Amino acid sequence: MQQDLKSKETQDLIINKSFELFYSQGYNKTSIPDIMKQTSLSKGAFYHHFKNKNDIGKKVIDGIIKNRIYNGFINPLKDYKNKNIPDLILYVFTQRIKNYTEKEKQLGCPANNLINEIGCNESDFRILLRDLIDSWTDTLANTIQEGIRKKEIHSEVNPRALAICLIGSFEGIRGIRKIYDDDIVFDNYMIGIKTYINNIRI
Amino acid sequence: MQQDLKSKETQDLIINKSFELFYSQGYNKTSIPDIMKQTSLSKGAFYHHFKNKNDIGKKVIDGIIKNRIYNGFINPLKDYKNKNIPDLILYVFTQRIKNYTEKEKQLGCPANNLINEIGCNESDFRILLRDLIDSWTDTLANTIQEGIRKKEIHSEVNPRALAICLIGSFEGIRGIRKIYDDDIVFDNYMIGIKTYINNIRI
DNA sequence: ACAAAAACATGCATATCTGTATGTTTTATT
DNA sequence: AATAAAACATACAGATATGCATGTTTTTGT
Repeated sequence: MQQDLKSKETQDLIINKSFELFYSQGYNKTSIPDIMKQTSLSKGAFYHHFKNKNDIGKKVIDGIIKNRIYNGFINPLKDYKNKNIPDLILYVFTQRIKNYTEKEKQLGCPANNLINEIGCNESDFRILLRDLIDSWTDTLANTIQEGIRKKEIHSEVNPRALAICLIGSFEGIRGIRKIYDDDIVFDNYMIGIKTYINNIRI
Repeated sequence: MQQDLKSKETQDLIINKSFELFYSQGYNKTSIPDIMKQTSLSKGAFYHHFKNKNDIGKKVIDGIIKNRIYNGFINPLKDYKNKNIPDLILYVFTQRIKNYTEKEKQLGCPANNLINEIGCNESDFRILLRDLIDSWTDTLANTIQEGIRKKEIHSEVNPRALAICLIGSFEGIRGIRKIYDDDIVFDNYMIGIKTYINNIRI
């Protein structure tokens, strides 16, 4: 029993350090020795707990990146009772940006980084990342649909179209921000989506 | 004189093959032997013409990626005389997508891929990519401003905000498309920005 | 307390990368 | 035609990667 705990602890350590390195320097740039230097464990420990780099990659997506998106973006959208939907959407997409640390501004979105670095090459990652974006799109479209039902959003709005546009613009902007040193891009983005949301609001 | 031509031809060959590999498998995944296998030249030839991988990276951005963005997105926006500006913008951002090859759909945008893979790490690339996005934003904002002047776009619209939102959403969507096998994401995106543009149109 | 298994370390075989040093061939100059 | 320089090839040194095989230590079940 205690062994299971120790094993899980070690695996979590390796997954966390892997995430940090994938996030800060990219997946392909990161080697297994790189990761294990951060854990102060040996390479033997890595290959005892994981099959190979692809394996740890999948576990980073499923164990960390997924949770970040759920906590930050998907779950808050599900909690729409007694709330004005356009306000909620605007809040979710802007409040997060306002609270990003300097590191998060520089490094962008971990999911989007992975999508763009290896989205088309690693089939396993594709599936996991696609499921994640699907869940996000479904939830957001559902919230928008609810806004239409409550007559807070114009009925001509296509929920899935709006959903993917919001997600796409958010991810795109987080990428573009990576090459700048100031927040002008974020500020202008927030002005832009405010205009968009206000224009579809009833 | 003939030597200069030969030299330029070889350099162009190396730059083109490098672009193909960076585009299809990523910058970090691509090695110099990888590139030279494609050219059927030796590694000696590479190091004769280029300093190192960073050097070829910069030349790929400046010699190929930049031109693609200019030809596809920046220059068409400059040609707005006798055109309805909202229509022109919509056209530029949707027509390209409709004409993408299967490969371009799978691999996304070369500039966005680079931004997300190494935008925050390679300082030289950052500057080049930032200049490119700056030019794009400036040109688009200018076109939008012209639309406001011609009373085709509501005067409350913030040109730079709209510009970065359009660019961001476009790049974000091209990234997201990479993890899908169909065009639903693109189709929904086109519906979404049409709604946006039509809502700011006079 | 002891055997078995899990957790982890070490070492090695193999491959590959970068970058340079040193060749050979082609082109340009006089 | 001969010399110099550029274009390109070959060879090598040093670093680093992956992944396995084989150790050692710790934990677990009996």
